[in-house]
Amino acid sequence: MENVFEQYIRKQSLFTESRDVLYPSYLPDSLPHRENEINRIAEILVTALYGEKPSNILIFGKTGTGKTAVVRYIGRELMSAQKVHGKSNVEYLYLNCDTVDTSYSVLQNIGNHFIGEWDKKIPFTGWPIDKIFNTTVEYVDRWNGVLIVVLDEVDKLVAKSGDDILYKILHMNDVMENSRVGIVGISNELNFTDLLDARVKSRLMEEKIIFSPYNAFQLEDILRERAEIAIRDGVLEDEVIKLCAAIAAQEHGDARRAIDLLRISVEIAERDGAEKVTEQHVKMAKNKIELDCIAEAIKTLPLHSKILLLGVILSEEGGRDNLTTGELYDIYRNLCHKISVSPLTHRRVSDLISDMDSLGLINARVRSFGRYGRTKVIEPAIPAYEGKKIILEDEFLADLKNARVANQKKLFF
DNA sequence: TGTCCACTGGAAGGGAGGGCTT
DNA sequence: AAGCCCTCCCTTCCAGTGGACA
Repeated sequence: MENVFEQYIRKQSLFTESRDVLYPSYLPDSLPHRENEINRIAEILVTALYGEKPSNILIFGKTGTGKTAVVRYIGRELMSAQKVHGKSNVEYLYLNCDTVDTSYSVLQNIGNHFIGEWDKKIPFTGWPIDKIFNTTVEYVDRWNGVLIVVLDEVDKLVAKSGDDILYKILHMNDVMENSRVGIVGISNELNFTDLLDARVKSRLMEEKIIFSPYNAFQLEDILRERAEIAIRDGVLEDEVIKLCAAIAAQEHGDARRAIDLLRISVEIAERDGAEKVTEQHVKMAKNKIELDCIAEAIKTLPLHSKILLLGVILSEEGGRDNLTTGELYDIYRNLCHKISVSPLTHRRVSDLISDMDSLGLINARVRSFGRYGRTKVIEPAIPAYEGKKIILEDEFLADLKNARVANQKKLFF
């Protein structure tokens, strides 16, 4: 009998060897339809090569409009220009505030980037803020150059930790003698500057650049360029790229989404043993992406949020509508009781509900019932069957497999 | 028009878990 | 070991609120 892998090895892949081009993390040599933005930013940052602090820049745009790609692209170009023309030290430090989301960790990352051979490494927690600030200033100043700090998703940082950190980075320039720091902030939210102190705002917004969403034609160009490199000739049916672009354009012109869609369509076709990628594969890919997103979001939820989400789903399965916070809390307490977990307080649960709302797992609208109070009305935003299945994969919750919620206000389990 | 319900969401603070300094 | 400081998760307290109802 032949080896089980033979049948797959024999078959020629639909991808070329450069499949990684179809991952959003890949940074291409050119970014179509972003030439203006690139030139604008380059024009501003070029002063760094002369050893002077460039203006701070704030970049706005929805997800998948190429903000991060452009900024990384500029970083690569800047560093290679510096090797040829640079009259002084230039460093380009990219931080994603999704993970680096406190004043402490931002300063820690900057400081440790310039750590000398004999210096003490700044620990990820433990030091008082002013100490970490002074240490970071010392390291950066000693290095003697122009630092450009890119704060991707800076709106998240500010929402979570306030604008103190931005003030601190700006303030570094007042206390350093040799080095300079410029900020490039990237935000999904246009109105995030409302959260900023007026002084911080004006200094941070010296330059403001808005990335508008790609339209379907632009997405097509992007996809075509990448498909040419990553997918073998003649594999894509004519309409495939158009459809991927159209779907992504509907979802506010998200290029990342378009690229994922194309790659997964080809993967599905390949697994099917098809010779060509068809519209049908794209539709299957669209479903798969949606489900994967949901599954990932649910799996990473904390235990109590999972219980709450299960409560929302069970409630809907039980045929109940207009589920309120108070009712959900009762259901939740019963579920907790069933698996011997002590329930959180009402207040905390209210926050967890809001969190899941912003994750898009549930819809929670504040609604007033007049005399009967004001509360959130909650419904699941995900398919019940799949959602439940994923939640019950958690071993702590296995005992809730048969839990039910009646459509009357009375509960039975 | 005022009342009152069932919350919402801000503020403050506790304490566990991480780390450093002395 | 004791004393700090940090973040994260959570509780406690409470002022504020939209709109049906009397």
